Amino acid sequence: MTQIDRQSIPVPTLRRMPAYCNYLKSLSVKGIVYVSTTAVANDLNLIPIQVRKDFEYTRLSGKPKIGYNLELLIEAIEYILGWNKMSNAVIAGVGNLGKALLSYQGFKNYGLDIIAGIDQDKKKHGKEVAGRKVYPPEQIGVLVKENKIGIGIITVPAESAQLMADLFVKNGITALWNFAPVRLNVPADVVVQNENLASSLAVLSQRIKQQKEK
Amino acid sequence: MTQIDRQSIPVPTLRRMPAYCNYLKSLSVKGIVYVSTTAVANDLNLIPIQVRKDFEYTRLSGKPKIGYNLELLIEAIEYILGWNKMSNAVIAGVGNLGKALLSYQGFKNYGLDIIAGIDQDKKKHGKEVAGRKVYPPEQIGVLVKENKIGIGIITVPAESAQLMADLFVKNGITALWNFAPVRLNVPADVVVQNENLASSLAVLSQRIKQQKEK
DNA sequence: TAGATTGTTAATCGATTAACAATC
DNA sequence: TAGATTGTTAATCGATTAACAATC
Repeated sequence: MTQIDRQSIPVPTLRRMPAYCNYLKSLSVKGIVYVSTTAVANDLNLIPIQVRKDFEYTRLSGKPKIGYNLELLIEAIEYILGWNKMSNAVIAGVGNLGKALLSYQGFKNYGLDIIAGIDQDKKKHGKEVAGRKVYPPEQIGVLVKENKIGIGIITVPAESAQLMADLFVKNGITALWNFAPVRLNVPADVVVQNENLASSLAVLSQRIKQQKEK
Repeated sequence: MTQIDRQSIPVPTLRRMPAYCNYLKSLSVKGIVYVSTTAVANDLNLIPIQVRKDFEYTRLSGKPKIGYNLELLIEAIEYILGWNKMSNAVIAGVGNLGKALLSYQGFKNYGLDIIAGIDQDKKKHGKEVAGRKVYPPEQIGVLVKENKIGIGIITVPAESAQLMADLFVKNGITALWNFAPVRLNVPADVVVQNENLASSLAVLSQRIKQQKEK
Protein backbone atom coordinates (compact mmCIF):
# COMPACT_ATOMS: atom_id res chain seq x y z
CA MET A 1 0.00 0.00 0.00
CA THR A 2 1.28 3.47 -0.82
CA GLN A 3 2.06 5.89 1.98
CA ILE A 4 -0.99 8.07 2.54
CA ASP A 5 -0.95 11.16 4.69
CA ARG A 6 -3.56 10.81 7.39
CA GLN A 7 -4.64 14.37 7.07
CA SER A 8 -5.27 14.09 3.36
CA ILE A 9 -8.37 11.89 3.48
CA PRO A 10 -10.71 13.23 0.79
CA VAL A 11 -13.93 14.76 2.09
CA PRO A 12 -16.17 12.36 0.10
CA THR A 13 -14.35 9.40 1.64
CA LEU A 14 -14.63 10.94 5.07
CA ARG A 15 -18.36 11.45 4.65
CA ARG A 16 -18.79 7.76 3.84
CA MET A 17 -16.79 6.65 6.88
CA PRO A 18 -19.61 6.88 9.46
CA ALA A 19 -21.82 4.65 7.30
CA TYR A 20 -19.01 2.10 6.99
CA CYS A 21 -18.44 2.18 10.72
CA ASN A 22 -22.08 1.71 11.67
CA TYR A 23 -22.51 -1.04 9.10
CA LEU A 24 -19.36 -2.85 10.19
CA LYS A 25 -20.49 -2.67 13.82
CA SER A 26 -23.78 -4.29 12.84
CA LEU A 27 -21.78 -7.18 11.32
CA SER A 28 -19.60 -7.39 14.39
CA VAL A 29 -22.64 -8.04 16.56
CA LYS A 30 -23.41 -11.03 14.34
CA GLY A 31 -20.02 -12.51 15.17
CA ILE A 32 -18.53 -12.04 11.72
CA VAL A 33 -14.72 -11.83 11.71
CA TYR A 34 -13.71 -11.01 8.13
CA VAL A 35 -15.51 -8.82 5.64
CA SER A 36 -14.80 -8.27 1.94
CA THR A 37 -15.18 -4.97 0.10
CA THR A 38 -17.52 -6.80 -2.25
CA ALA A 39 -19.89 -7.54 0.61
CA VAL A 40 -19.69 -4.02 2.04
CA ALA A 41 -20.28 -2.44 -1.35
CA ASN A 42 -23.23 -4.70 -1.98
CA ASP A 43 -24.95 -3.82 1.28
CA LEU A 44 -24.25 -0.09 1.15
CA ASN A 45 -25.10 0.42 -2.54
CA LEU A 46 -21.54 1.27 -3.48
CA ILE A 47 -19.06 -0.40 -5.80
CA PRO A 48 -16.24 -2.62 -4.46
CA ILE A 49 -13.41 -0.55 -5.90
CA GLN A 50 -14.67 2.54 -4.12
CA VAL A 51 -14.87 0.73 -0.79
CA ARG A 52 -11.37 -0.63 -1.39
CA LYS A 53 -10.02 2.85 -2.11
CA ASP A 54 -11.72 4.22 0.99
CA PHE A 55 -10.36 1.42 3.16
CA GLU A 56 -6.83 2.26 1.98
CA TYR A 57 -6.98 5.27 4.27
CA THR A 58 -7.15 2.97 7.28
CA ARG A 59 -3.67 1.75 6.34
CA LEU A 60 -4.81 -1.78 7.03
CA SER A 61 -4.33 -4.56 4.55
CA GLY A 62 -6.83 -7.26 3.77
CA LYS A 63 -6.32 -10.82 2.77
CA PRO A 64 -7.11 -11.83 -0.83
CA LYS A 65 -10.18 -14.03 -0.99
CA ILE A 66 -10.89 -13.41 2.70
CA GLY A 67 -11.25 -9.69 3.23
CA TYR A 68 -10.47 -7.35 6.10
CA ASN A 69 -10.41 -8.13 9.80
CA LEU A 70 -13.63 -6.60 11.05
CA GLU A 71 -12.44 -5.54 14.49
CA LEU A 72 -9.29 -3.87 13.20
CA LEU A 73 -11.29 -2.13 10.50
CA ILE A 74 -13.82 -0.73 12.98
CA GLU A 75 -11.02 0.38 15.27
CA ALA A 76 -9.16 2.13 12.45
CA ILE A 77 -12.24 3.94 11.18
CA GLU A 78 -13.24 5.00 14.69
CA TYR A 79 -9.75 6.40 15.10
CA ILE A 80 -10.01 8.34 11.84
CA LEU A 81 -13.40 9.71 12.83
CA GLY A 82 -12.30 10.51 16.37
CA TRP A 83 -15.14 8.40 17.74
CA ASN A 84 -12.74 6.86 20.22
CA LYS A 85 -12.35 10.04 22.25
CA MET A 86 -14.97 12.52 23.33
CA SER A 87 -15.11 16.18 22.43
CA ASN A 88 -17.20 18.43 24.63
CA ALA A 89 -19.57 20.91 23.08
CA VAL A 90 -22.03 23.56 24.17
CA ILE A 91 -25.15 24.37 22.21
CA ALA A 92 -26.45 27.90 21.89
CA GLY A 93 -30.18 28.18 21.27
CA VAL A 94 -32.42 25.76 23.14
CA GLY A 95 -35.42 25.99 20.83
CA ASN A 96 -36.87 22.98 19.06
CA LEU A 97 -33.73 22.29 17.03
CA GLY A 98 -31.46 22.79 20.01
CA LYS A 99 -33.60 20.45 22.07
CA ALA A 100 -33.54 17.89 19.29
CA LEU A 101 -29.75 17.88 19.17
CA LEU A 102 -29.47 17.84 22.97
CA SER A 103 -31.86 14.89 23.12
CA TYR A 104 -30.25 12.87 20.35
CA GLN A 105 -28.44 10.04 22.09
CA GLY A 106 -26.43 9.06 19.01
CA PHE A 107 -23.83 11.82 19.30
CA LYS A 108 -22.20 9.99 22.19
CA ASN A 109 -21.28 7.25 19.73
CA TYR A 110 -19.86 9.86 17.39
CA GLY A 111 -17.42 11.27 19.95
CA LEU A 112 -19.52 14.34 20.71
CA ASP A 113 -20.84 15.22 24.14
CA ILE A 114 -23.08 18.27 24.29
CA ILE A 115 -22.66 19.09 27.96
CA ALA A 116 -24.85 22.16 28.30
CA GLY A 117 -27.28 24.51 26.60
CA ILE A 118 -27.09 28.28 26.33
CA ASP A 119 -30.18 30.43 25.90
CA GLN A 120 -31.13 34.05 26.40
CA ASP A 121 -34.57 33.14 27.71
CA LYS A 122 -34.48 33.52 31.52
CA LYS A 123 -37.33 31.06 31.90
CA LYS A 124 -35.08 28.32 30.55
CA HIS A 125 -32.12 29.00 32.85
CA GLY A 126 -31.48 26.21 35.33
CA LYS A 127 -33.91 23.91 33.55
CA GLU A 128 -32.66 20.67 32.04
CA VAL A 129 -33.05 19.19 28.57
CA ALA A 130 -32.14 15.52 28.32
CA GLY A 131 -30.18 15.89 31.52
CA ARG A 132 -28.17 18.92 30.40
CA LYS A 133 -28.62 22.28 32.08
CA VAL A 134 -29.41 25.52 30.30
CA TYR A 135 -27.31 28.58 31.14
CA PRO A 136 -27.37 32.28 30.19
CA PRO A 137 -24.88 33.42 27.53
CA GLU A 138 -22.75 35.15 30.16
CA GLN A 139 -21.89 31.72 31.53
CA ILE A 140 -20.09 30.57 28.38
CA GLY A 141 -16.70 31.64 29.68
CA VAL A 142 -17.05 29.60 32.86
CA LEU A 143 -18.45 26.58 30.99
CA VAL A 144 -15.57 26.58 28.52
CA LYS A 145 -12.95 26.79 31.24
CA GLU A 146 -14.45 24.12 33.45
CA ASN A 147 -15.27 21.58 30.74
CA LYS A 148 -12.68 21.83 27.97
CA ILE A 149 -15.29 22.87 25.44
CA GLY A 150 -13.93 22.56 21.92
CA ILE A 151 -17.06 23.00 19.83
CA GLY A 152 -19.82 25.59 19.86
CA ILE A 153 -23.07 24.55 18.21
CA ILE A 154 -25.25 27.36 16.95
CA THR A 155 -29.00 26.76 16.75
CA VAL A 156 -30.19 30.29 17.48
CA PRO A 157 -32.30 32.24 14.96
CA ALA A 158 -30.45 33.74 11.98
CA GLU A 159 -30.53 37.23 13.49
CA SER A 160 -28.51 36.31 16.57
CA ALA A 161 -26.17 33.72 15.02
CA GLN A 162 -23.32 36.16 14.38
CA LEU A 163 -23.56 37.51 17.92
CA MET A 164 -23.37 34.01 19.35
CA ALA A 165 -20.44 33.16 17.07
CA ASP A 166 -18.62 36.27 18.32
CA LEU A 167 -19.33 35.30 21.91
CA PHE A 168 -18.05 31.77 21.36
CA VAL A 169 -14.89 33.03 19.67
CA LYS A 170 -14.31 35.62 22.39
CA ASN A 171 -14.34 32.79 24.90
CA GLY A 172 -11.74 30.75 23.09
CA ILE A 173 -13.84 28.33 21.09
CA THR A 174 -12.23 27.62 17.72
CA ALA A 175 -14.79 25.30 16.12
CA LEU A 176 -18.40 26.13 15.32
CA TRP A 177 -21.14 23.87 14.01
CA ASN A 178 -23.59 26.30 12.52
CA PHE A 179 -27.24 25.41 11.91
CA ALA A 180 -28.38 28.99 11.36
CA PRO A 181 -28.91 29.92 7.70
CA VAL A 182 -26.26 32.65 7.63
CA ARG A 183 -22.60 32.96 6.76
CA LEU A 184 -20.60 33.63 9.89
CA ASN A 185 -17.65 36.01 9.93
CA VAL A 186 -14.94 34.56 12.13
CA PRO A 187 -11.15 34.84 12.47
CA ALA A 188 -9.10 32.65 10.12
CA ASP A 189 -8.16 30.19 12.86
CA VAL A 190 -11.79 29.33 13.65
CA VAL A 191 -13.31 26.35 11.85
CA VAL A 192 -16.96 26.70 10.82
CA GLN A 193 -19.01 23.78 9.62
CA ASN A 194 -22.28 24.94 8.10
CA GLU A 195 -25.36 22.77 8.04
CA ASN A 196 -27.30 24.08 5.10
CA LEU A 197 -30.84 22.82 4.59
CA ALA A 198 -31.46 25.16 1.67
CA SER A 199 -28.62 23.50 -0.24
CA SER A 200 -29.96 20.03 0.47
CA LEU A 201 -33.42 21.09 -0.57
CA ALA A 202 -32.01 22.50 -3.81
CA VAL A 203 -30.46 19.12 -4.62
CA LEU A 204 -33.65 17.28 -3.68
CA SER A 205 -35.77 19.57 -5.85
CA GLN A 206 -33.56 19.06 -8.88
CA ARG A 207 -33.59 15.30 -8.39
CA ILE A 208 -37.38 15.35 -8.20
CA LYS A 209 -37.55 17.33 -11.44
CA GLN A 210 -35.23 14.87 -13.19
CA GLN A 211 -37.20 11.93 -11.87
CA LYS A 212 -40.39 13.38 -13.34
CA GLU A 213 -38.74 13.84 -16.73
CA LYS A 214 -38.09 10.13 -17.02
CA MET B 1 -22.63 31.15 -24.11
CA THR B 2 -22.61 27.49 -24.87
CA GLN B 3 -25.84 25.56 -24.76
CA ILE B 4 -26.22 24.05 -21.32
CA ASP B 5 -28.83 21.48 -20.48
CA ARG B 6 -30.90 22.70 -17.58
CA GLN B 7 -30.95 19.32 -15.95
CA SER B 8 -27.19 19.02 -15.96
CA ILE B 9 -26.40 21.65 -13.32
CA PRO B 10 -23.58 20.21 -11.21
CA VAL B 11 -24.50 19.46 -7.61
CA PRO B 12 -21.80 21.77 -6.17
CA THR B 13 -23.15 24.66 -8.26
CA LEU B 14 -26.68 23.83 -7.18
CA ARG B 15 -25.67 23.82 -3.53
CA ARG B 16 -24.25 27.33 -3.91
CA MET B 17 -27.37 28.66 -5.60
CA PRO B 18 -29.40 29.35 -2.43
CA ALA B 19 -26.57 31.46 -1.00
CA TYR B 20 -26.37 33.44 -4.26
CA CYS B 21 -30.12 33.96 -4.24
CA ASN B 22 -30.31 35.17 -0.64
CA TYR B 23 -27.31 37.42 -1.12
CA LEU B 24 -28.65 38.92 -4.35
CA LYS B 25 -31.98 39.58 -2.68
CA SER B 26 -30.20 41.49 0.06
CA LEU B 27 -28.63 43.68 -2.65
CA SER B 28 -31.98 44.12 -4.34
CA VAL B 29 -33.43 45.64 -1.17
CA LYS B 30 -30.67 48.25 -1.32
CA GLY B 31 -31.85 49.32 -4.75
CA ILE B 32 -28.86 47.97 -6.63
CA VAL B 33 -29.56 47.18 -10.30
CA TYR B 34 -26.39 45.56 -11.66
CA VAL B 35 -23.99 43.25 -9.89
CA SER B 36 -20.60 41.92 -11.02
CA THR B 37 -19.28 38.44 -10.32
CA THR B 38 -16.27 40.14 -8.74
CA ALA B 39 -18.51 41.77 -6.13
CA VAL B 40 -20.48 38.57 -5.47
CA ALA B 41 -17.32 36.52 -5.11
CA ASN B 42 -15.85 39.05 -2.77
CA ASP B 43 -18.83 39.07 -0.45
CA LEU B 44 -19.41 35.31 -0.46
CA ASN B 45 -15.77 34.26 -0.08
CA LEU B 46 -15.62 32.70 -3.53
CA ILE B 47 -13.56 33.53 -6.60
CA PRO B 48 -15.01 35.49 -9.53
CA ILE B 49 -14.45 32.78 -12.12
CA GLN B 50 -16.44 30.30 -10.06
CA VAL B 51 -19.34 32.71 -9.70
CA ARG B 52 -19.19 33.40 -13.44
CA LYS B 53 -19.27 29.66 -14.22
CA ASP B 54 -22.18 29.16 -11.85
CA PHE B 55 -24.10 32.08 -13.38
CA GLU B 56 -23.71 30.48 -16.83
CA TYR B 57 -26.37 28.01 -15.78
CA THR B 58 -28.92 30.83 -15.58
CA ARG B 59 -28.41 31.29 -19.34
CA LEU B 60 -28.35 35.01 -18.77
CA SER B 61 -25.59 37.19 -20.12
CA GLY B 62 -23.96 40.03 -18.30
CA LYS B 63 -22.53 43.25 -19.62
CA PRO B 64 -18.76 43.67 -19.58
CA LYS B 65 -17.68 46.25 -17.03
CA ILE B 66 -21.25 46.45 -15.65
CA GLY B 67 -22.27 43.00 -14.52
CA TYR B 68 -25.57 41.14 -14.44
CA ASN B 69 -29.06 42.56 -14.09
CA LEU B 70 -29.93 41.82 -10.50
CA GLU B 71 -33.65 41.24 -10.92
CA LEU B 72 -33.23 38.88 -13.88
CA LEU B 73 -30.52 37.02 -12.03
CA ILE B 74 -32.68 36.51 -8.94
CA GLU B 75 -35.59 35.42 -11.11
CA ALA B 76 -33.45 32.92 -13.01
CA ILE B 77 -31.94 31.39 -9.89
CA GLU B 78 -35.34 31.19 -8.19
CA TYR B 79 -36.58 29.35 -11.26
CA ILE B 80 -33.67 26.91 -11.15
CA LEU B 81 -34.24 26.29 -7.45
CA GLY B 82 -38.00 25.98 -7.84
CA TRP B 83 -38.48 28.73 -5.26
CA ASN B 84 -41.09 30.31 -7.50
CA LYS B 85 -43.62 27.55 -7.02
CA MET B 86 -44.58 25.73 -3.85
CA SER B 87 -44.25 22.01 -3.19
CA ASN B 88 -46.36 20.54 -0.43
CA ALA B 89 -44.83 18.22 2.10
CA VAL B 90 -45.87 16.24 5.14
CA ILE B 91 -43.53 15.57 8.04
CA ALA B 92 -43.54 12.27 9.90
CA GLY B 93 -42.33 12.48 13.47
CA VAL B 94 -43.37 15.52 15.48
CA GLY B 95 -40.63 15.33 18.11
CA ASN B 96 -38.20 18.16 18.70
CA LEU B 97 -36.66 17.96 15.25
CA GLY B 98 -40.03 17.67 13.55
CA LYS B 99 -41.30 20.66 15.50
CA ALA B 100 -38.19 22.61 14.59
CA LEU B 101 -38.75 22.00 10.88
CA LEU B 102 -42.49 22.71 11.15
CA SER B 103 -41.76 25.98 12.96
CA TYR B 104 -39.04 27.18 10.61
CA GLN B 105 -40.60 29.97 8.59
CA GLY B 106 -37.81 30.03 6.00
CA PHE B 107 -39.00 27.01 4.01
CA LYS B 108 -41.79 29.08 2.52
CA ASN B 109 -39.14 31.14 0.77
CA TYR B 110 -37.54 27.94 -0.47
CA GLY B 111 -40.67 26.69 -2.20
CA LEU B 112 -41.52 24.17 0.50
CA ASP B 113 -44.73 24.14 2.46
CA ILE B 114 -44.97 21.56 5.20
CA ILE B 115 -48.72 21.37 5.50
CA ALA B 116 -49.15 18.79 8.23
CA GLY B 117 -47.45 16.57 10.76
CA ILE B 118 -47.80 12.84 11.25
CA ASP B 119 -47.19 11.16 14.58
CA GLN B 120 -48.05 7.88 16.23
CA ASP B 121 -48.60 9.53 19.59
CA LYS B 122 -52.36 9.85 20.14
CA LYS B 123 -51.85 12.76 22.51
CA LYS B 124 -50.51 14.82 19.63
CA HIS B 125 -53.36 14.13 17.22
CA GLY B 126 -55.44 17.18 16.43
CA LYS B 127 -52.94 19.48 18.12
CA GLU B 128 -51.19 22.14 16.10
CA VAL B 129 -47.51 23.00 15.69
CA ALA B 130 -46.86 26.37 14.11
CA GLY B 131 -50.38 26.31 12.74
CA ARG B 132 -50.10 22.84 11.17
CA LYS B 133 -52.19 19.97 12.47
CA VAL B 134 -50.83 16.61 13.57
CA TYR B 135 -52.48 13.47 12.20
CA PRO B 136 -52.14 9.73 12.80
CA PRO B 137 -50.17 7.72 10.20
CA GLU B 138 -53.38 6.20 8.82
CA GLN B 139 -54.32 9.66 7.56
CA ILE B 140 -51.39 9.91 5.14
CA GLY B 141 -53.42 8.58 2.22
CA VAL B 142 -56.14 11.21 2.66
CA LEU B 143 -53.61 14.01 3.21
CA VAL B 144 -51.71 13.09 0.06
CA LYS B 145 -54.83 13.02 -2.07
CA GLU B 146 -56.30 16.24 -0.76
CA ASN B 147 -53.14 18.32 -0.83
CA LYS B 148 -50.94 17.17 -3.72
CA ILE B 149 -48.20 16.10 -1.36
CA GLY B 150 -44.96 15.53 -3.25
CA ILE B 151 -42.44 15.20 -0.43
CA GLY B 152 -42.38 13.12 2.72
CA ILE B 153 -40.05 14.34 5.45
CA ILE B 154 -38.87 11.72 7.90
CA THR B 155 -37.93 12.84 11.41
CA VAL B 156 -38.98 9.73 13.32
CA PRO B 157 -36.48 7.71 15.36
CA ALA B 158 -34.15 5.41 13.41
CA GLU B 159 -36.14 2.30 14.33
CA SER B 160 -39.34 3.47 12.65
CA ALA B 161 -37.84 5.32 9.69
CA GLN B 162 -38.10 2.39 7.26
CA LEU B 163 -41.72 1.77 8.27
CA MET B 164 -42.58 5.41 7.64
CA ALA B 165 -40.76 5.35 4.31
CA ASP B 166 -42.77 2.29 3.29
CA LEU B 167 -45.99 4.00 4.32
CA PHE B 168 -45.13 7.14 2.36
CA VAL B 169 -44.23 5.11 -0.72
CA LYS B 170 -47.40 3.01 -0.43
CA ASN B 171 -49.40 6.22 -0.54
CA GLY B 172 -47.77 7.46 -3.72
CA ILE B 173 -45.07 9.78 -2.40
CA THR B 174 -41.97 9.59 -4.59
CA ALA B 175 -39.61 11.94 -2.77
CA LEU B 176 -38.31 11.55 0.77
CA TRP B 177 -36.21 13.92 2.83
CA ASN B 178 -34.70 11.67 5.45
CA PHE B 179 -33.33 12.99 8.74
CA ALA B 180 -33.16 9.59 10.43
CA PRO B 181 -29.65 8.11 10.59
CA VAL B 182 -30.47 5.02 8.50
CA ARG B 183 -30.32 4.01 4.86
CA LEU B 184 -33.82 3.61 3.49
CA ASN B 185 -34.74 0.86 1.08
CA VAL B 186 -37.14 2.23 -1.51
CA PRO B 187 -38.19 1.44 -5.09
CA ALA B 188 -35.93 2.83 -7.83
CA ASP B 189 -38.38 5.57 -8.78
CA VAL B 190 -38.35 7.11 -5.30
CA VAL B 191 -35.88 9.91 -4.64
CA VAL B 192 -34.28 9.93 -1.18
CA GLN B 193 -32.30 12.88 0.10
CA ASN B 194 -30.43 11.97 3.28
CA GLU B 195 -29.49 14.55 5.85
CA ASN B 196 -26.50 13.04 7.54
CA LEU B 197 -25.20 14.72 10.69
CA ALA B 198 -22.59 12.01 11.29
CA SER B 199 -20.98 12.84 7.93
CA SER B 200 -20.90 16.54 8.71
CA LEU B 201 -19.44 15.85 12.11
CA ALA B 202 -16.76 13.68 10.51
CA VAL B 203 -15.72 16.56 8.27
CA LEU B 204 -15.79 19.02 11.16
CA SER B 205 -13.64 16.73 13.33
CA GLN B 206 -11.02 16.34 10.65
CA ARG B 207 -10.92 20.07 10.04
CA ILE B 208 -10.43 20.66 13.78
CA LYS B 209 -7.54 18.17 13.80
CA GLN B 210 -5.90 19.87 10.84
CA GLN B 211 -6.37 23.29 12.39
CA LYS B 212 -4.59 22.12 15.54
CA GLU B 213 -1.65 20.82 13.51
CA LYS B 214 -0.91 24.28 12.17
C1' DT C 1 -9.54 55.92 -24.26
C1' DA C 2 -8.43 52.81 -20.38
C1' DG C 3 -9.67 49.26 -17.77
C1' DA C 4 -12.96 46.31 -15.51
C1' DT C 5 -15.72 42.54 -16.53
C1' DT C 6 -17.71 39.15 -19.47
C1' DG C 7 -17.68 34.79 -22.36
C1' DT C 8 -15.08 30.94 -23.81
C1' DT C 9 -11.52 27.75 -24.42
C1' DA C 10 -7.79 25.29 -22.22
C1' DA C 11 -5.21 23.51 -18.16
C1' DT C 12 -5.29 21.61 -13.77
C1' DC C 13 -6.74 19.03 -10.04
C1' DG C 14 -8.90 15.48 -7.54
C1' DA C 15 -12.20 11.76 -7.13
C1' DT C 16 -14.08 7.83 -9.31
C1' DT C 17 -13.74 3.93 -12.06
C1' DA C 18 -11.23 0.43 -14.82
C1' DA C 19 -7.73 -2.99 -15.47
C1' DC C 20 -4.96 -6.51 -14.00
C1' DA C 21 -1.20 -8.87 -11.68
C1' DA C 22 -0.45 -10.84 -7.05
C1' DT C 23 -2.09 -13.92 -3.57
C1' DC C 24 -4.50 -16.66 -0.31
C1' DT D 1 -6.05 -25.99 -8.28
C1' DA D 2 -9.57 -22.45 -9.27
C1' DG D 3 -11.34 -18.37 -8.30
C1' DA D 4 -12.47 -14.57 -5.34
C1' DT D 5 -10.43 -10.66 -3.52
C1' DT D 6 -6.70 -7.60 -2.63
C1' DG D 7 -3.22 -3.90 -3.91
C1' DT D 8 -1.68 -0.84 -7.35
C1' DT D 9 -1.24 1.56 -11.51
C1' DA D 10 -3.66 3.77 -15.25
C1' DA D 11 -7.79 5.83 -17.49
C1' DT D 12 -11.75 8.51 -17.09
C1' DC D 13 -14.70 11.92 -15.60
C1' DG D 14 -16.16 16.18 -13.79
C1' DA D 15 -15.39 20.38 -11.24
C1' DT D 16 -12.32 24.08 -10.45
C1' DT D 17 -9.11 27.31 -11.90
C1' DA D 18 -6.35 29.80 -15.41
C1' DA D 19 -5.81 32.44 -19.53
C1' DC D 20 -7.15 35.71 -22.64
C1' DA D 21 -9.70 37.87 -26.38
C1' DA D 22 -14.04 40.53 -26.78
C1' DT D 23 -16.62 44.42 -25.23
C1' DC D 24 -18.98 48.04 -22.93
